[in-house]
Amino acid sequence: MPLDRRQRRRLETIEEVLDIAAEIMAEQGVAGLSVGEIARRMGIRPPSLYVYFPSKNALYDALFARGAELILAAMAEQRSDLTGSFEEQLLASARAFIGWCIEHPAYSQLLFWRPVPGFTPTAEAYAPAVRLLGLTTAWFEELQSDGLIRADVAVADVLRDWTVITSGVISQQLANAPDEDVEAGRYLAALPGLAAMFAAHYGATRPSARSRGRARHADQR
Amino acid sequence: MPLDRRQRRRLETIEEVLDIAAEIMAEQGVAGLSVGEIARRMGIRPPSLYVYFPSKNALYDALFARGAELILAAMAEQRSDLTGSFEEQLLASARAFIGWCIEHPAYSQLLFWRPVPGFTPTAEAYAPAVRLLGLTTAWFEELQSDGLIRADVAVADVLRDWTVITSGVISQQLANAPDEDVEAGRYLAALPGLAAMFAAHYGATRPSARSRGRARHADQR
DNA sequence: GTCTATATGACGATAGAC
DNA sequence: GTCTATCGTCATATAGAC
Repeated sequence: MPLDRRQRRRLETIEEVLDIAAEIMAEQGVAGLSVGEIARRMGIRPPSLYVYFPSKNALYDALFARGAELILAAMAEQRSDLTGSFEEQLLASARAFIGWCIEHPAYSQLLFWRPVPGFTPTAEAYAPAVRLLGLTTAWFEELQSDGLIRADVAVADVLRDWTVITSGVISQQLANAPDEDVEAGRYLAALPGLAAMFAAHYGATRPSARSRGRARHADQR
Repeated sequence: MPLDRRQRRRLETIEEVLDIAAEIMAEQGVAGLSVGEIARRMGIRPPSLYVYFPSKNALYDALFARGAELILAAMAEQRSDLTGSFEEQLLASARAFIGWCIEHPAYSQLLFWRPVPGFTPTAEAYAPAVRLLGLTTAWFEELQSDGLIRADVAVADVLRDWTVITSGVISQQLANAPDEDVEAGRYLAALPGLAAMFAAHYGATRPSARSRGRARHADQR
């Protein structure tokens, strides 16, 4: 069923509200978002916004969903390009992820910390994040089948440890040097060393017995 | 110069304000702290608090200083007890640190994230955090002198990588499972594996040439 | 010196007129 | 769908009681 003019217009307004809200969050921080400021920048009165969002938390929820979709899209796009050793793939993937977070610090705070008292994302808003976790799990499972990850470790543990490391880089970078860009990022600079350490620990040194014959170049050093 | 009755009474009141403020932060989150709520629980009017703190941010600053002092004290206390291999010392130290953070999530948010728009800690409030970093640096330097850390790596890099890992555990634990205690903490459970990985990468396998003859039991496996 | 009384302007949110 | 009017709460400021 096609959307009529009114529905389309409504969706456009909602997008505009979210654009401006994201802009304010980027300037003032997640908790600095104010309904009045959104209305001011849109040239309308605050109560008019309640036609589109029943509460400020509903607005945060929509922003959470949007951020999760954006990062899911960014990661899904480069997933197919991942080649090379375990270490190379880890590094490329984490660089994309952390790079996005550094470029979108406000979204990152909303997605990965809990800065708004009383706000918890709904299941719908969380869905893209779950899909991203699923994608990453599938990727690690494939790496193990291909013999790039040791066969004697649980994928869930490898994934948990890797997310700890990436979220540590993000957390340190955003908290201690929020104004550094991707090139300057002093904690992002730790990533190659950490990826090497991680690959040395969890990477397989030869194709495993379960390899399906399409293993990429494993780190054989 | 001893404090007279008035000054002592004033300091007691300030301590009471901070106690209650920390209590509210623990219940409502960092951003959920309200001056009015503090006054309500103390049985006074909000403006009275401005005798002790010139602004809400000054209050956050005092809380930041207090949290930093608390964690510095917790870490300094157990530092002298650290013995054993590099891996064992890493694990014991990080467990103490992360355990404190899990038990004091509100202080941790204030100390390690940036949840309050417009608030940046003053240099005085930051001082204990700097001292803690200094303590940890000295500890790592000692470990290197004792031959437990490879002689060919910079202590600053080892320290940066280790803080990335510990802050990753804290970040994941507080964001994804804030209600789990220290025993249940599913991300804290990743710590032994991560410490083993880290020690295998940066730990020395034999006492270095620079050992001062008081090396502890190095991991010789 | 310490607190109260009172006021200001911003906030999130609601009701109802048009 | 947007407005005005309004509510209660918030941080904050000032004046003055005791």
